[in-house]
Amino acid sequence: MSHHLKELLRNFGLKVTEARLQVLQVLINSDEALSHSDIQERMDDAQLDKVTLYRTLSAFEEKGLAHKVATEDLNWRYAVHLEHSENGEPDEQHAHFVCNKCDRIYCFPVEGEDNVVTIQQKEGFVIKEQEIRLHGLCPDCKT
Amino acid sequence: MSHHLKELLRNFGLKVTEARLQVLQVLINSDEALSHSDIQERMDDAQLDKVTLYRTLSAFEEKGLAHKVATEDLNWRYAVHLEHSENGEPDEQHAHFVCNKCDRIYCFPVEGEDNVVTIQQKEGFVIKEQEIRLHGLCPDCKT
DNA sequence: TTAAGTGCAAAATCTTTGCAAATGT
DNA sequence: ACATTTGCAAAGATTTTGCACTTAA
Repeated sequence: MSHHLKELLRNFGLKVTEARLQVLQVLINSDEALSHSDIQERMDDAQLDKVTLYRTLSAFEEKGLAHKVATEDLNWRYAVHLEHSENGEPDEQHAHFVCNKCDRIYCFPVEGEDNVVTIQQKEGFVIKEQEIRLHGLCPDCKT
Repeated sequence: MSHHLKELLRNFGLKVTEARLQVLQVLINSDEALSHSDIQERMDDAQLDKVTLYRTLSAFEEKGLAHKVATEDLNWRYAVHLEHSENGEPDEQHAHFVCNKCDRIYCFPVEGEDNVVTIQQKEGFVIKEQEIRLHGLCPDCKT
């Protein structure tokens, strides 16, 4: 399994290092996008220097291993997108659920053409990607 | 017209001050959501202290005169939403266009029920609001 | 061996807080 | 006159940069 992670890093043109393995592990174990501090908290054993974490995350992002989303609390949250492995292209449509209370982000499945929004086209704008953001309460916060 | 602005501030329970009139003027004149620094740039004549600007924007936001959106460059952008004046409730659906190049945000019209996205409901999540984000190139950047 | 990644300290940003002076009602 | 708002300075928080040391290929 650590084997799997190493291969993944190599596939994205990243050198295999301890720091990257650990951060990748944390990201993969999570079903939600994680902020810088979320990740730090989940590495309580082998603490990384925060600068290294910043750089690790940018490296993931540049190579397309992870993507980042800006949240309502003005922090980047990172999530790995393994489906991108093939061509390096991002999906054309994302759906993210943002919890109003705890600010966590979850990726939601968007399946089928029916879900494409038909916004009135505005003259002069080139639309490349649609992102749907759902705001509300996540299971942990809804009670 | 300055008359109009004063009335607007009062309607939202805000004292009328020079700083607020100016910031409101700038926001209203714009068809896109503006960041803190965007606003500063557009007030080159009568410069406000930046702390005052922060506080002015929070005041607008708290009272519901403006709403803020987190952008891909990790800055808040503010826009006035005059339609909200009536009940203070935000719209249930927003559409924002985010330019990939210059990070500007434009509000897009969403008209009619047809445009509501039908995402597969996930167990345990309470969805309160849908926001649609379109990413691409704005007229200024598309060439 | 050699280019890339890491950690520390320090700089640069960005945002918030405290408080005295100024302003609006 | 009194509560709010403003501006300045200074504190906090977050992110980036520089550079010597270490590590992966």
